[in-house]
Amino acid sequence: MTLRTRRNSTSSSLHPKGAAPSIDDVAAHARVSIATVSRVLNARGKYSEETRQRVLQSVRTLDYSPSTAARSLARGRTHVIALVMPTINAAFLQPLLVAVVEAANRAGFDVLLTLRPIAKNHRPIGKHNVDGAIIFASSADQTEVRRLHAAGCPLVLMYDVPPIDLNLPCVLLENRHGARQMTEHLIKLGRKKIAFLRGTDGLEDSREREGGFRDALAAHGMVADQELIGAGEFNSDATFQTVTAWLERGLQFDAIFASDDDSASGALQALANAGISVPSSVAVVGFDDAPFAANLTPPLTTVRAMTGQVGSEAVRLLVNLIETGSSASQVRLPTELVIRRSCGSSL
Amino acid sequence: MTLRTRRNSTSSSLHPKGAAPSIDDVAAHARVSIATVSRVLNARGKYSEETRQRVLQSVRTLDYSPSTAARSLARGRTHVIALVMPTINAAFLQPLLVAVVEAANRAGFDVLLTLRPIAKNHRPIGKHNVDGAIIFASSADQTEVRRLHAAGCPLVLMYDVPPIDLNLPCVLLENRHGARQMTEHLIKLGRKKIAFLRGTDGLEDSREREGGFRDALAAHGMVADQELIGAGEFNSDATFQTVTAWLERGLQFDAIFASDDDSASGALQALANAGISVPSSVAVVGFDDAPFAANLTPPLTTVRAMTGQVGSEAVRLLVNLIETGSSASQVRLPTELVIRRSCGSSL
DNA sequence: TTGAAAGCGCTAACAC
DNA sequence: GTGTTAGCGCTTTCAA
Repeated sequence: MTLRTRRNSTSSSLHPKGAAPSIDDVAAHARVSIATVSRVLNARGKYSEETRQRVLQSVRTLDYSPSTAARSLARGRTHVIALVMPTINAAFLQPLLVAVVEAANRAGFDVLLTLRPIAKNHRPIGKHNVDGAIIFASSADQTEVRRLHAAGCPLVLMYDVPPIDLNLPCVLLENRHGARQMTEHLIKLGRKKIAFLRGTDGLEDSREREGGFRDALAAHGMVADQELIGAGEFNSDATFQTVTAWLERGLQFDAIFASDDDSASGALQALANAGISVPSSVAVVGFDDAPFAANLTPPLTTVRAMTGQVGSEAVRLLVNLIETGSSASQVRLPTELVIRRSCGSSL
Repeated sequence: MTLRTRRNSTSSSLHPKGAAPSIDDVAAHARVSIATVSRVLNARGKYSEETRQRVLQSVRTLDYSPSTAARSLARGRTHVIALVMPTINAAFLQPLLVAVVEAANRAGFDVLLTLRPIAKNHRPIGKHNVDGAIIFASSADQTEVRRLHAAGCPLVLMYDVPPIDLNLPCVLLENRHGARQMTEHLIKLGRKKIAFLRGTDGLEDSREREGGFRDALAAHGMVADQELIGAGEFNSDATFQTVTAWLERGLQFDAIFASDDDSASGALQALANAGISVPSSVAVVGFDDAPFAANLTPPLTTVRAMTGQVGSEAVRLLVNLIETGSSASQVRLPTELVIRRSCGSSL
């Protein structure tokens, strides 16, 4: 016979302000052991249907919900993944974030949002804190990635390749192909002098998109005019400056391929400012198909990047890694041209 | 004398794949008890400087980081707050989110991101899971808010007032004042027929902004034309439709006040589509000063809402509530006119 | 100033 | 099918 419950369940079941019911309360209320409550709640092991009903009923009446802390401690799993993002306002981050959270929730994981750079994270990402982490390109530095990986924390990269010696799963875009297609579309439309606005230095997306741009030119016997390869930084202010400067210097061009939609919007603005009409004088195209792209004036032709899928794929890879210990090493998501008005039709 | 450590610290300190060091390992390594390690790490109680150094050194060599699960369980606090957001793509959510996470981290809390609606949350927000929650207007329904509150979960609302009988702290904007000022600015500029694009039904922000708009008209002896009060839904597609319909019906107006910047962008597009020039024929203004507002064509005049501050205030209130059990009941953040080009200058 | 030990609320191995 | 119990890795009295 049970000598006594581990906790004074009389006072507990009274719910003295702030004391949430524990598994002991449920057990007492349902007149079973805590082991049985645990079994029912986790659908593990054996129990009679009648017991199940009683337990579930007690759970409902007490409005019991298990302590995740206790659960994590006992199971050695937190069912939380960290999402490490940069502190920037790029428009495509919102859909990405939504996709990650939804996919994670579907897979039974909560998402801890971490922003970098941060002075010092209150609680470092590490084993026993989260079950794994998804890292957005360049939001964590190599040192930290290595540390986490060395500590055995399952990691997945988004929009970036891992250091060659590291073999982390990552999800990427078909940047090169998309950029090449987009450039060829401009060429087909009759544009002869295409300017290019680079992305942020050091990012895989930047490299690959520029690569695709150059591929297309080369394939058509054109060469990139170095003067017309400008700073973009994935950011509208930077491109506004760049394009404005080009205009002031009197450079000639009939199209601008911006590395992302944010930069495209800055270019659009610089052009509008100078009274240059888009697309009749200059075509402008972007990359991503961010939420606002269709709302620009004129609506922006761009390369759709399936941002949401990047997020859900990352979650899939990570969950796989957590659950099975291994995972596909790289997935590349397709891109697709979205033709709107900013590129015009044939000249 | 200690009979034996609770765990085979020999194997532990070898870091057998995946076994993170525990407090026992640190204690063994530093030749002190786990109690002392705990004291040093939490800067609680007494210990000699020499002991402190030894412990800290062991922590470093073992790359130890405490298990949050164990800590939470022992302390009864998780140091995690939930952020409940809607699954929408409003542009101002991004800065809001960043602000919340940064403020929370500064205060020593991690942020669990929860999106609504969600089929069924894997782990319900509730006591012992998070220390409190910040709820974005309308992202959680009243039933859930009441349940959480009844369960003793500290709650703060953003952009919404609590049900009258509930007394939850909330952070709001000076919507009414801001909208009134904006409207008066349009009137001063000589606009006579000002259309209004409503926000989403049922939201406090919608009500208050419309209120401010009407206040201004009334103060100037003007009346709102019911035909020119249209659906906005805080969303560019809706306003695109609304404005397009107005145009097709031949309604006359010389200004549009959109309830937020997203809706303003839809209005801008509808106008551009119809070949109506902004601001010379129709002025367009918005609310929020979302990141893209300055990049629209023409740059959007709007009411700056200090979105980031809403987030950090919400965190401040919540942390206060968690720590002291009570908190200011309502804070209203000021707004400010941002005059750009979409409203034109005097007619 | 330090150590021993009793929880915190669960899960899971083992006994019945 | 159900109960007992030993942890999970911490914090925190209470002794020493």
